[in-house]
Amino acid sequence: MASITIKLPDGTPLELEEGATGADAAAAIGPRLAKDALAVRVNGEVRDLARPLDDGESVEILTPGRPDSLEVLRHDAAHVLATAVLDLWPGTKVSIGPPIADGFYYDFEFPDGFRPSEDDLGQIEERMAAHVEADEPFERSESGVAEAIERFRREDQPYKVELIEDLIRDEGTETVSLYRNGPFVDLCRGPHGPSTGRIKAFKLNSVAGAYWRGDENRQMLTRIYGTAFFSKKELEEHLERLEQARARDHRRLGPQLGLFTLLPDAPGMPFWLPEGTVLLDLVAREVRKQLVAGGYEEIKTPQVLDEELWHRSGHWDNYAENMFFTDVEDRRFALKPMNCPGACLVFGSERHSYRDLPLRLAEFGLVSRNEREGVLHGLLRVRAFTQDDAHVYCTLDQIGDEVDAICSAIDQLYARFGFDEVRVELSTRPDKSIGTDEQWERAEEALREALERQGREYEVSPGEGTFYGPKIDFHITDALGRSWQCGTCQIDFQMPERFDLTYQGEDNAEHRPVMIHRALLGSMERFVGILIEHYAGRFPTWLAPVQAAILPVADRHNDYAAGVADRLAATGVRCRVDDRSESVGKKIHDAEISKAPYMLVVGDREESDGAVSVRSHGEGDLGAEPVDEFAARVDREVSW
RNA sequence: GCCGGAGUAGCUCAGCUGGUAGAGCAUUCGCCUUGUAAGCGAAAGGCCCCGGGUUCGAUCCCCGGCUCCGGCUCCA
Repeated sequence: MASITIKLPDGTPLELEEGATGADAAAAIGPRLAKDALAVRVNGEVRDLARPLDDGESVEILTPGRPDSLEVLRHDAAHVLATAVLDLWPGTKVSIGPPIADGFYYDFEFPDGFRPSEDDLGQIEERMAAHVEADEPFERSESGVAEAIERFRREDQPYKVELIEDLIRDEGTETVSLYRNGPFVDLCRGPHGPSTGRIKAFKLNSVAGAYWRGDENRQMLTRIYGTAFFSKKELEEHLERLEQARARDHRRLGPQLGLFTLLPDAPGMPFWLPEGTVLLDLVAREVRKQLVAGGYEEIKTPQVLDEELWHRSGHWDNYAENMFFTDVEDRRFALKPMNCPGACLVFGSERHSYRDLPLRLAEFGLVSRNEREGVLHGLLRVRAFTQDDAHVYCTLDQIGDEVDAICSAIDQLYARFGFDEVRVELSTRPDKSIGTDEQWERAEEALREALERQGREYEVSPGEGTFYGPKIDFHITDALGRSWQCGTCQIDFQMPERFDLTYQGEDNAEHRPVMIHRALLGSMERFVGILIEHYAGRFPTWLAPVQAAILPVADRHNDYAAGVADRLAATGVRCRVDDRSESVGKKIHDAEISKAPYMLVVGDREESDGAVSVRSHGEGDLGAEPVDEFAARVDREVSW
């Protein structure tokens, strides 16, 4: 009998009979593995257990907990979802159902214009549970494309037909794979687990509209989102995480902590409350430290500029639909959606020498963009926000040093806010672009060299640059592991051209400067939104709008409390006295909820000792200490 | 913009497919003068999102609008 030899992940060879499958391999290794096995990775590609292995292949048995096994399980769950939906609403047209980051979805077109709501998820889950209970095997088969099209035509599944037709056209596909589980047969690349019984824990989360192929001109389908895990425990932990994320939601915490509020009177434009304004200012101060260190000068340019300017800058052609316009007497103006044209006007308003370069103009510029209403989201997607923007005018040769400086400013600034994990992405020339090949090459090279010089890891996104130049984007990862794009650094040859910006060179001739657009945090308001969620509203002492809540035990201690507040304020501690006629317990309760880092209880004992009793948010009672000592404690914690 | 859901006191929400409304917190006013996570009592607070329609009668049902929430290329 012929045999084959495969290689296991630890390098050991395993001899199997010819035609042996992944399942056979698992069984040959051990019964426990055979039972746990879900799929198999062959030379890096995940496959069904039932497919035969070939001689010499590297084989890894995928079990729960291994990378990619969860994707297989969730893909299985998506099929079971479709099975359940077809049970309940025969005639439903199915489209696609992939696994995604936190679960899976499946997009359907329900018959007769019916659209299920979230109330219907329960009965779908029940049907799914029945199929899981029945432990139906996933069976793979192959079919010629003509036959497959015929099949899905017969079943009145036009989306599947379209998918196959596209595969034929785009990839020259001749055979497609089909997967059966119970009564349901789906066009599917796979892979799948052995049977539906493996889906031990699943839940349907929500229903939403989604366009067929993401194209808003095409049919709107109904998407059902769900998630699945190998165990009930993992599912519960996942739901717990979602709950935590909800509790951290800046849209909930913002108004609750008195930071900002969102009102229907100005959709997408937050109102900043006193403590939120303090927070914004503290963030701006950190940015300004970087401006000073980096040799930037700060400017302010107008909010509203003549429409003509936007024609000149190219925004009117490329950005008009996102701009707000306003008529004043006979002139048409636009609210600025970006700060760069203003900065260019400043640069162009006087003659410059090569000795001035690099000229670094920073602006905390409030920009207004008419975002489509449906995409507005708290502070994260708004219609008006402040960019910590800057434009550096320099020579081609100076780009490298400037980029280096910008990168290190970003590192320092992010570290200050507790974001140590920074992901860097280099985006190169898109198909549609302006400028010469040489300019692009030099700019991309300058960015690449700067990143290499710093020994940074970075991803390249080919063709994702702006139309005027390549860029580097900086992404941070928050406490819940979510990624946010914040900083950006873009090389621009075009704007100086359009605004005819020049400097006088050493050779006495006029030269064109290069312009670098750069933002460290991006949107100040959005960054504060990210901070709120990152810290769950429990800001570190240096960033807390109120660092110490002073809590008099009884009304007779209010004067002493006010005195303490004055002394602390004089040393720079931000504090607030709670002089209501409430019990200490109540005041502590409220202060804890406001998440102030320190509470200072003052009563008879403290008054006679010139002290405060310190309670820390989180740590509890720390005992009494003199007022100056507490001020020193805060100072120690805040200084850097 | 599109699909689904929601809109009731300042906030969080109850309110039987029809008879013009309730709780907790917050607010104000009393009382209490408090020692490390909610003291007691009272009052005040409502165009039940807006506009139409159905009805003897609409917070509730129907239509339109506004605002908010979840989504809308992670592609067999």
